[in-house]
Amino acid sequence: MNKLASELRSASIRPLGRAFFARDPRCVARELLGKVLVRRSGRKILTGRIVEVEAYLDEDDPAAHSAAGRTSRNSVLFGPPGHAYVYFIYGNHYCLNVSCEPDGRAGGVLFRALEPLRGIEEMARARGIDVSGPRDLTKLTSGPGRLSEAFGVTRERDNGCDLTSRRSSLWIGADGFVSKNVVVTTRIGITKAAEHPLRYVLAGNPFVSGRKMSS
DNA sequence: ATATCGATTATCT
DNA sequence: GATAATCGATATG
Repeated sequence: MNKLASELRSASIRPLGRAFFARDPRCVARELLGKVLVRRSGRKILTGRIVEVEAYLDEDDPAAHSAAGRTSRNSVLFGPPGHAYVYFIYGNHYCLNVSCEPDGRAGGVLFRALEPLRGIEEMARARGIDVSGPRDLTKLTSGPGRLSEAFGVTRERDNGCDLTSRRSSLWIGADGFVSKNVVVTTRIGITKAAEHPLRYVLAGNPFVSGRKMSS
């Protein structure tokens, strides 16, 4: 795999438009599977295929950060679609979401796992993982905190970033990959409204986190 | 293989 | 003062 091939492949990733995100987060979540998250900082480019996401709804979803109304933390969710909502959790981890639905509605999608595509050495460095020996890449980007660390996502750097623009340091695109085997399960790690089927995964993909089937 | 637990802090009650 | 959309380490079957 030479450098030119990588350059050409990244050039063929097309950003998703604003309209893609201006919809019900359940539709956005399902269709985000198979798309590509791109981090560009200077000449370095990281990419990963989205293999696991969760939808958080504007209404009737006590698990959503927007459930109690707009605050300074969650205000991006209430703004225009296609922007990064990044929050800090458990004193340790950042989690990346994209705002959905038109301005004023607070649906969102949480990125839970990626399949690393390009920039694996850089991701491993960011994660503090040795990837020189026998390669187990599953700990690189399988989990919301892990993928954020691998891509250098922080609230300070990325909250509010426009994910629909190729000029952004962080954006989402399509490369022609067609996802198969989409499975819906209950969401992970929440205590409220835990029974709703709002987690979307590419079944069988080794980079999906946690358990893989609905109960 | 699953279970439990500590880390560490922004945010909200 | 309690909790949290998590992770990694350690303990136990």
